[in-house]
Amino acid sequence: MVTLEDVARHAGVSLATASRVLNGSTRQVGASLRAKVELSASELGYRTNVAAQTLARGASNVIGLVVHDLIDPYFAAIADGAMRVAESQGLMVMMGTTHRDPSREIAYVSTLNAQRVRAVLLVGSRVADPEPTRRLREELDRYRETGGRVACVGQDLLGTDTVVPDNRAGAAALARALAGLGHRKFAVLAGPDWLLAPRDRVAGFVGALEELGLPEPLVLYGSFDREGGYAAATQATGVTCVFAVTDVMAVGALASFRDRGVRVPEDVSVAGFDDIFTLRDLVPALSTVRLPLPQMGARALELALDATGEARAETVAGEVILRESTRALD
Amino acid sequence: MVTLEDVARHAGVSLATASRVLNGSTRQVGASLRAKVELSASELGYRTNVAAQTLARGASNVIGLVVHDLIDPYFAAIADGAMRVAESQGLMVMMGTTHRDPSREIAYVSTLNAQRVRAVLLVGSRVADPEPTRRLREELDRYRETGGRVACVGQDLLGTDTVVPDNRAGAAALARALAGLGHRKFAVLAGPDWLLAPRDRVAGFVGALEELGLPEPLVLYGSFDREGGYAAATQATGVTCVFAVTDVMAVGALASFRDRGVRVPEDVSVAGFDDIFTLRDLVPALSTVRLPLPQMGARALELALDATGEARAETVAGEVILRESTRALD
DNA sequence: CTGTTAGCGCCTTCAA
DNA sequence: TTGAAGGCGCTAACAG
Repeated sequence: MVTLEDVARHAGVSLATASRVLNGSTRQVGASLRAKVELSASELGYRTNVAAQTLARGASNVIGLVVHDLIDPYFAAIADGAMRVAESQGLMVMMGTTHRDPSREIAYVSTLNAQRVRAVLLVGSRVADPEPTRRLREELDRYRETGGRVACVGQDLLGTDTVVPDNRAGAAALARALAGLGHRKFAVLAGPDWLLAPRDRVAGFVGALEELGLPEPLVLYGSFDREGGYAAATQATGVTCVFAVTDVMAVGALASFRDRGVRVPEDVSVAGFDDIFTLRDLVPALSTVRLPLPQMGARALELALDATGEARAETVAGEVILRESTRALD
Repeated sequence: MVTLEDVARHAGVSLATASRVLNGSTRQVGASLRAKVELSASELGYRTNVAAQTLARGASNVIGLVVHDLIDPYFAAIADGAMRVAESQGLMVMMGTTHRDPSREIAYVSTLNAQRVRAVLLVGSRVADPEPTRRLREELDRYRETGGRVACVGQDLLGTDTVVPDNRAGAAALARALAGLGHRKFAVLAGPDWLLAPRDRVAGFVGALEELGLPEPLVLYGSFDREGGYAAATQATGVTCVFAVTDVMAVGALASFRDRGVRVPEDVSVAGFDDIFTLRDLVPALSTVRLPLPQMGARALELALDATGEARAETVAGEVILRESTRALD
């Protein structure tokens, strides 16, 4: 293993000089020595030992990114946005997937703290249970006490910089749009009650219907994935319109209706939430509430990186997009 | 920042003892001292400094994962498989996305080498141009000289352990299956010619048709994404069946046909390759060649981790799956 | 079982 | 501009 010292010796300069030319110090080094060092480094095949550098500097060039599930296009899109920012800043990304287990999220924060990463990004809905949230917050506090920066995409519950999708308002706007199409009898395919994002979306949707003086929708619970949407949709009878709290669940609902010969939108309208990328290829195209996913990930990392004193929460509005899966009632 | 020394002092033991209890040594420590150390560590909020640990041990607990594009379900699925293995082994994952730029791939290997990661996984098609491949190989050699482990998912061109999807055979089998449906006039939506995976798939498909004594297909080139498939499909006229070299391109082709009022499979049959997860929700369901994506990622990491002397190449067969997007000709 | 003591490779004052 | 030297926090002999 070639070390800086080897390079310095080979080039006939001091360790300090070699360090200055190879590892971006602001200090100046004479042209001839600089050339010597660079030549030696390349001849010897020197590669910086980042661990040593991190130890000596007390700061790393890595950020941590924790998402629920990489396969889910929602998280992939957000992660992609964040990674582009990281790349542009010369930062490496350490990624963890929790598969929606809050304790894994806490464990990752602890590990990333041990890695002394520059910043941690937590992407995904918080949970309703205050206990894991409290423990996560403790872990984050410990990290921040020693200079760690944190940002979230989701609910603003951790005292960190947060990019907050406006789930309530988005769902409410969608409800009004669907009501505007003439729908009166709705079903809501809700995610698990212990996740906050689906809760907010349900609340926003139900609240808006109430304000409009429409009957309460049928609320059906299911897991927060395609299968959950599929299962819940089988019970969505006697309604003209179904709102699934995520596109992924809506996709499951579409499959369910398809398998049972229920036509969308002729027999029932369906809408989702998020506007994940893969949606454009569904038939019928799915109505949804569009969230600027990559930008949200990018913005969250920017917030984390540009440290200010107090935590900022930036709300992101969702835009209702009506496509073919919803139709106006006669 | 709390260090091991702080903990040791607080617990009234030596640095070595504290290290032994907190950072998984095989050495034994008496129960009472062990308890003291653990208590002190938790009271003080101690977090291992992984950089220091890595430096002292000369080995890290991180692996590198380099993919072309996270948004692409193909890579997301493979990455997911690899990450599950990493998690199960207590390894963190440092991830990089190249967006199909070979030079970025080389740069990532260099960076991951500097990070002294335990292993590097390179996922994605190699390129036809031997020059970047040679440079990448050089960079990999440098990494391996100092104990780095490497594995690839793709073509076996780098002298590493490799999980090789059998693109030729899979495409050939698909060609035979489609010919068995009565098709004679084919178009192939080929990816860019400089990527090897699409090349092999085209070659396998064309070769099989030739063996069957069928006319040469119309080969249309396009970019290796949805848009490429869309664009190429607009020129696929006068054929009864279209083979897109990836599902993602096939999805683009479906969109193209849909937009132009060409019915699938009534007017034209369409097939893809990979069997990405999102395929199940397309209408019509897409015929394809199934690859066990997550298992491929998982297996590649296993290969990299369990170091043997020589490089192994494991071929993965694709399974032809005929669904609704292809129909038998009368 | 426990403590002492060299490093691991690099950065960064401080002097020259 | 260049060099000398003391850490950064932890591990792993080695000694007791």
